[in-house]
Amino acid sequence: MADISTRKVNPLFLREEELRQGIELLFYAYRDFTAVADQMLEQYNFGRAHHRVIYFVSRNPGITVSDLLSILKITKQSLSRVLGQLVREGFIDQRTGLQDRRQRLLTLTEKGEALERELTEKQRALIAAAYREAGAEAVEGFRKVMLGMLGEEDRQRFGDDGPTGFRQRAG
Amino acid sequence: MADISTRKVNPLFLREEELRQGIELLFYAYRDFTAVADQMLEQYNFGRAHHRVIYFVSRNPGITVSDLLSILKITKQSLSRVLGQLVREGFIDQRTGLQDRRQRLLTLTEKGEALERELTEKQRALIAAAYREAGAEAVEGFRKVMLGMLGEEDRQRFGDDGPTGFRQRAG
DNA sequence: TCCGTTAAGTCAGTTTTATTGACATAATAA
DNA sequence: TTATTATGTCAATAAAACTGACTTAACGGA
Repeated sequence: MADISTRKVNPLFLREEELRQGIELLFYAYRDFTAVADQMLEQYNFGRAHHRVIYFVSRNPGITVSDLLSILKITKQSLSRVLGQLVREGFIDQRTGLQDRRQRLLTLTEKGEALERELTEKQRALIAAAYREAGAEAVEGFRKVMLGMLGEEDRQRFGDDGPTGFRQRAG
Repeated sequence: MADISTRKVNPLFLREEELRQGIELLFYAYRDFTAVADQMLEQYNFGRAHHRVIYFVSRNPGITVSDLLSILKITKQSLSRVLGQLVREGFIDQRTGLQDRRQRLLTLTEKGEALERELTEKQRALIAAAYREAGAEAVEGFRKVMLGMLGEEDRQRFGDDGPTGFRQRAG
């Protein structure tokens, strides 16, 4: 399985170069990818953190605060600042959980949905253009490689238990 | 070329889902990808910015400050803090340009090279594992899609004028 | 019912990483 | 000579995270 790295024939220069290109592709793509939404966020006086919260609440309606934290991997205090703003300004609703009333289930308001669409629009367009140019086969390869870089935990979210495996719907 | 978006047949649900998965793959992969180096950076009291500077100087020995700025897309003042530290602590050398003596050409010292290898090692391993799992064909697809997301400017760096198109070597 | 644990939130202080704006120096190039 | 460029610096500020300590309310098992 991993014998390649132990071959006598040596892990050639091209392989090293290939890997470095991979590193850089990831850097550049992510940089540009976030940049297209940043412009729009400024108009609302929001930052990337707000975008991520809006995005993942959109993807997982009814998600709990702790599940959101485990996606974002930031502290409760960091989330609090951002989430508090979004709730106060009417982009996100909090409902008390029915089974467990300690939980605050998060959903986007209509206003929040509208902002989410606006924010993700350019990112979708960027990816859509890249997918279209590259073709279906390349897209399959892209997904394979990207999935391979994720930990088991994250990889499961791309399985068959819903978009990210955190969705709750119920409330 | 772009007629797809204007089709009457409507841009189906699956397409939307596919794009959203792309967005998330990029988010998770980048998050994990940076995390593996962050651990090590802490030991040196450095942050991601230091890593990026070390990385791109390593890739482009003799790069000028302004070219480095145009890769990183941060302000001169932000770079200054990080670069100054790296120079003072002996990871990066500055030489005055020969043709243009206003320029400061940046190269890694041996100490800097060592740190670079150490830092990038885990990232390379992560990508290598993903490449190996996914197979050569998938890797080609990955590269196609990622390149498609870059602006023309960045895309050229992956052409045939050296690794990133900024390398200078001379000094 | 009592009690330890969990989910969520808050207060206070700090750190990292970036920003804008203004300005300085030296070298290049028209 | 003079405008421009490459680099660097001072000062103030902002964004987004952090640590640590603590509170409130609800759950759940003994």
